[in-house]
Amino acid sequence: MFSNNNSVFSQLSACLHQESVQLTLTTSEDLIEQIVRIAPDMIFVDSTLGKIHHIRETCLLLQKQMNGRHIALPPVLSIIEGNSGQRGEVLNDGAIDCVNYPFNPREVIMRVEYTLLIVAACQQGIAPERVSAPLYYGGADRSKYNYLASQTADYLEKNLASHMTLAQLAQRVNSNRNSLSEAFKQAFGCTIFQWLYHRRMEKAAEYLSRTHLDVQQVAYRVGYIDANNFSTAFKKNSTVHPVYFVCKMKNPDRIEAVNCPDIHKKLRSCVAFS
DNA sequence: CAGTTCTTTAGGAAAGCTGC
DNA sequence: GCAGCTTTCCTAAAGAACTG
Repeated sequence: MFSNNNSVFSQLSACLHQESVQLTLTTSEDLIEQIVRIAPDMIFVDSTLGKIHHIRETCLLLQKQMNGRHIALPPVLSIIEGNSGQRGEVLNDGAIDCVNYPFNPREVIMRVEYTLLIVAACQQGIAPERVSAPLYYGGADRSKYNYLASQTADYLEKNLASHMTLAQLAQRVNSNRNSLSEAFKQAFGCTIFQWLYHRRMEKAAEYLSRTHLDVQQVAYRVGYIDANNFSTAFKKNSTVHPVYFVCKMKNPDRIEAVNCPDIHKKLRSCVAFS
């Protein structure tokens, strides 16, 4: 299933190696080995060689192999050419997400982590909505608009919890409200606040699954003043409430069904055991 | 009964869209 | 790049459900 294009994987490994991330990689073999170890069902497909149809075949095969297990998405992360327009195609074929080539280290980290998170959620029986990670500037086209958008994304990435209006944000990157909004949409295919919302939800899911922070603390860390609103936003994104998500991630045997009628009772008994 | 967490709703602020 | 209208989303508050 994996590409034999070692130069691509070596560069990907190098990107992962550049940042402090749980995956420590030196070669393409390491990359594959470690991803397989962490998420054994995850498939890494290189689509830069034009063999996109492999993803569809991979997904069909995986669905057969799942046989009886509830899994919403075949855990496939695809590598695509930055400006090739393959994104929609590979996502429609069943890939969870894709990494743009040439690689942007931050994008690679973000997308691998996001894919692993989705895999973990699926393995715990939580079936998130089919929402890909926010589009991320791949670094291939340094046009004025893309530069402005990537500069803004970098700033937002470092300040997920900050509260800024579009006008303030535009001022910070030496632009204006309309130009920035337009540039961001052209570069990422979504509005600034849609992008920000998805990044916040991904970060929140990460905090909830990897730390012992409570809902309020997580809400605050990803930029929500009110935990109630955070809970609403989280449910909109992942179909389950934060407490249920934590419960399901940490105590998968405690709850049988996602949409059980007496959810509160089950939730509390579950949390009490965690 | 107090405390916690989630749900629902209304109002207002801010962002998005569109035409110029 | 600006202005005006439309849409979206956040906040705050009240209440429900549940636990200890």
